Amino acid sequence: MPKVVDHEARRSRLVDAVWALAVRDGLEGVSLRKVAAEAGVSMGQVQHYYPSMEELVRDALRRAVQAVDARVAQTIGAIGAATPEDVLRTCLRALIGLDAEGTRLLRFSLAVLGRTMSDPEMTRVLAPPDEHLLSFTADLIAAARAARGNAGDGERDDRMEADICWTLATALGVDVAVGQRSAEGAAAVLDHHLDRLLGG
Amino acid sequence: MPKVVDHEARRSRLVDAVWALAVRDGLEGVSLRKVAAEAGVSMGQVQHYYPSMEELVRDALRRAVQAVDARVAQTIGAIGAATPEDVLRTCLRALIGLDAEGTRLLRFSLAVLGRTMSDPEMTRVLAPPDEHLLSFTADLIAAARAARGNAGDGERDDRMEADICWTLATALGVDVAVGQRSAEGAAAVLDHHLDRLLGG
DNA sequence: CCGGATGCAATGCATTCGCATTGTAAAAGA
DNA sequence: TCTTTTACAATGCGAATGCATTGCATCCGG
Repeated sequence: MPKVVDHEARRSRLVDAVWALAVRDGLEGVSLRKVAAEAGVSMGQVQHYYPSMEELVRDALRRAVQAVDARVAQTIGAIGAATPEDVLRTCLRALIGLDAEGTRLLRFSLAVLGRTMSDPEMTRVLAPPDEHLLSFTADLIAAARAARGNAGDGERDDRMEADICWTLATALGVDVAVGQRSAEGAAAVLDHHLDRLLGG
Repeated sequence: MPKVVDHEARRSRLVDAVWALAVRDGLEGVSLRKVAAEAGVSMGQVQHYYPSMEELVRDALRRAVQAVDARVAQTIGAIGAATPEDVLRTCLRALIGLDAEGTRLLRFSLAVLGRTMSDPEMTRVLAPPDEHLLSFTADLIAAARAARGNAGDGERDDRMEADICWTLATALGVDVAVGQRSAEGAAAVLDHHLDRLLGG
């Protein structure tokens, strides 16, 4: 059998290099040679793990989305016991309060989106909030409204409000990531929306 | 003096070619030679009007944003006399009801944004709604609320709601442009938001 | 201990790129 | 008519790219 190495570590390292290069020079500045140099390995190794440039970028995107999701999930998990409204606010704020690394990942995802909009297989990775998350959020909204003594307008209503919340929060997060909005300003906008949504 | 030609027509034609190529093959597939071929002219002409690739893309972006704005403005101007609520709905819907050409332009703008997020001079073109538009929208919201018999919560409130409206509408428009949302679905979301905003 | 499978390094190759350079045809003043 | 300026057209060049190929070192089952 062959030499035994940590394949996961190798791939992770290469993908890290892709992220760094893409954020620094733009996605156009990512080449096999530069990735190899940035990761401090030979170009042969890059080719060994990723037979083509496309697969390298594809995996880099997969891992970036995954990492962002993990950060959001971690933020949510760290709340513990709290009111539904607190949970809701924290969930949505997670997207606009990303740290430097999270911002890098979001920027990278944006760059890939811009490059491969015509590729349906790629855009599937950048899918909008899934059914599960929307239902979860809708329940939060209903509970938070109830806690404030406001009656909701039904399940369909809550689901659509949840959709609006995530769409807005994502857009605000993107604005922050590209520097067109301050984190504080985005948070204020989000808070305002939630205040009105939950009944003032 | 020299040969007399329609410079504007030349540039417009070249920029059109850039849009077509970028939407078809992605921004990475845009090269001086391909632009020349797509426009049906020689490569020398491209160089004559745009000394570098960067300037070509920059002008293409400028014109794309300008064209999208013009379409929105045209939609707004075509309303004529109507209730403030109608005007408001029409304005915001303009972003998600773009025709095929408008969608192409929006896609192109997205691609450029993804490529040059680190370039502040480029991102300035893709600026969020300006002060004037926000004030105009805030007034519309206040008027529409009044027409429904609801009192607003003050000017600051209206401005922030206007901000939210444009942010949401833009995000929905992007979702539609990249194919992650149907135009009807986006319109329904927007209508729902406006219904709740203006008081139900 | 050894043969084959594996992980990688190095290099070569055809293509494509942006841009510079050079040449030329046309048209408005002189 | 001659000159000068403009608007291209054509070609060339060095650099960079993705990918294929080749060679070698390593390590484990037999």
